[in-house]
Amino acid sequence: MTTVQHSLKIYNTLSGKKEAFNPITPGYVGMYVCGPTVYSDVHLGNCRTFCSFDMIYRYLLHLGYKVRYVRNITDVGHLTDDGVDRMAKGARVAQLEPMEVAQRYTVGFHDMMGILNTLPPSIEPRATGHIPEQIEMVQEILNNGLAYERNGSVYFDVPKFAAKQPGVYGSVSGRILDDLYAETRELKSQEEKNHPADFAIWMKARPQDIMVWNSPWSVGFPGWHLECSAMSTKYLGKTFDIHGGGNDLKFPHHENEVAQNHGACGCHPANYWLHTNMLLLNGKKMSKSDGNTITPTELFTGTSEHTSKAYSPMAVRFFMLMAHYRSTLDITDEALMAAEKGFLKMMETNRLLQAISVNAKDFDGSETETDRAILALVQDAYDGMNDDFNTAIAIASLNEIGSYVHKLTNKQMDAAEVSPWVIERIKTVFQAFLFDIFGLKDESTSGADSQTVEGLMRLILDIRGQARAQKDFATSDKIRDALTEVGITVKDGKEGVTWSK
RNA sequence: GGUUUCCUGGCCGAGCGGUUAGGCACAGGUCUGCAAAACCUGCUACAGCGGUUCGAAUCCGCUGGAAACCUCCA
Repeated sequence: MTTVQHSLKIYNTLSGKKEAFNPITPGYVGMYVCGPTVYSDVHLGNCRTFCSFDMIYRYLLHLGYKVRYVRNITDVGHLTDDGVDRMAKGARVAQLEPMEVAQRYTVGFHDMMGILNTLPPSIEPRATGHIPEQIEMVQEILNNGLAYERNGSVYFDVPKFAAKQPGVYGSVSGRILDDLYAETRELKSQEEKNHPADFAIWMKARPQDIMVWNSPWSVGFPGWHLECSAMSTKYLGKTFDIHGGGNDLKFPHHENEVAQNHGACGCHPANYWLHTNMLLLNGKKMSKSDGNTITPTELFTGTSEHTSKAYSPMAVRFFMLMAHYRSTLDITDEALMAAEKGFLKMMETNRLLQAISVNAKDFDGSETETDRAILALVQDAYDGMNDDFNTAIAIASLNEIGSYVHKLTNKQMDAAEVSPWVIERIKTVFQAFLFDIFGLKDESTSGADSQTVEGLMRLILDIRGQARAQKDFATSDKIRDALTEVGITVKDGKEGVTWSK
C-alpha cells in the first residue's frame, strides 16, 4: 500500500490543535461518522456534514489510503422530550410500523445523498441490527463496575468513571467536570440515577414504547449513545483513526460515547475527533424543531421563501466547499447565487482545459516562468487540502489556474508560455480536484439527450454562422436571442462559436 | 446563569505575526458587426479601545455585538 506523499494535518477536537495525521496502520484509515436519525426527511444541515465528510473521505482516498468509512443509520433509541422513542412517535402519527418509518426515511436519505453525489460509506450499520452488540457492551460496562442497574434500566456511572480515569470525561466537549455536574443538577426525571450526570445505557420500556428488545435487565431498548460505541467497535476496532460528526454532537453524544468505550474496553475509541460546523439560515443554526429550516428539495426546486430561485445540487455542494468545514456557513440568496456562478465558471473552465490538445512530443523538459507560476498554484491547492481540508484555499488556487486556461484558449497569451507537460498536469489536477475530491458533477453535460442537444446546437450555430458570414445580423441575432431565452449562451470567440447552458 | 466560538471590503468567504486570498457584484478598458464570454485595471477591509512587538486582521486585556453547547438535533 503506497500513499501519495503528503503532510496532512487535521484539526483534532481532543487537543484543539491541528495535528499531523498518522493512521494506526500505515496506509489504512478507519473512519466513523455519526449518521442520520431516520424519523423524518433529511435537512440541509445533515447534508452539509455528510458532504464535508464525503470530501474528507474522498481526499483520503485520493492520497492513496484504503479507507473503511462507517456511517450509521439511527433507527432506534433516541428519546424525545416527552420520553417516547422517536421512531415510535413518528410511527404512531403516521399509523405505520416503526421499521416502515425508518425504511422510508432511510431510502429518502440515500436518494438525497445520491443527488448530492456523495460516495456511499463502506459500511452503513443500523442500530436495530446491532442490539446484541449493544447489550453485550452494557454487560461489559457493568462487569467493569462503571454502571449500575436500577429498576430494569442501566445507568453509566459518570462520577465513578471520572474518578477512575481523570481527564477523560469532558475532553471531547471541552467541559470541566464540576461545570457538568452543576449544569445537570436542574434536570428532572432523574430519580433513578445516583447522580444527575449519569446517563442511561439501557432503558426499561414503558407500555407506550413499541420498539423493544429482551435483555438481561428488562424488556427495553438501548441508551441514546450506545449504538455508535458498539458499532464503531464492531467494524473498526476498539481504537480507530477518525471519528466525525456535527458540532452539536460533542455533548452529550460524543462525550458519552467516549465514556462508554472506556467503560467497556478501557481504551479511547478514536485518535482524531473531527467536528463539522453548522449551516446557518438567517444567521441562526438550522433546526427542524424551531422551523428555521430549508429542505434540500426546496432549495433545488426554488420553492422556499428564503431563496429567489432554484439552485442545482452541485451549485449547493460547491457553495459548501467554498467555506471551511469547521466554519459556520450562512445560507443567503446572494451567497448561493455567487456560488452558482463560480461553480458554472469552474465547470466551463475545466471543459475548455480538457479540450486543449497538446502534443506529447513537444515535451522537452523545459520550464517557463508561467509553468512555475502554475505549478506553484497546484502546490497551493494541495497545501490547502493538507491543511485540515481547506477547500476554500484549493478552490482559490484552481480559480487562478483557470485564468491561465482562459487566456490560453482565448489566445490572450502566447501558447508557448505554458509547456505541454504542464497542461497535462493541470488537466489531471482539475479532474482530480473537481470530481474525485470535491465530488462535483458537470450537470450541463449529463443527461441522456445531451447528444441530441449537441447535434441540434451544431446545426443551429452552423446556420447562424452562415448568416453572420453574409452579414445578415438580423437573422444571427434572432437565433442568439432565441437561444438566450431558453438559457443557452452563445459566445463568438476567436476560435469559433461556442455555447453553454 | 455556566462553557465555548465568532465579529474581515457592497455580499459570501480564506487568513493562525511581516507577502495580492478567491468568488460574486460594481466601474473603466481590450476583443467583437453588436453582444456575451474571457482577459486587464480599479474598489485594498479586518467591531471599538488599549497593550505586547522592529512589525498585528493575526498574540493579550477590556468594551460592544452575534452564535453554539449546557435539552432531541449534523
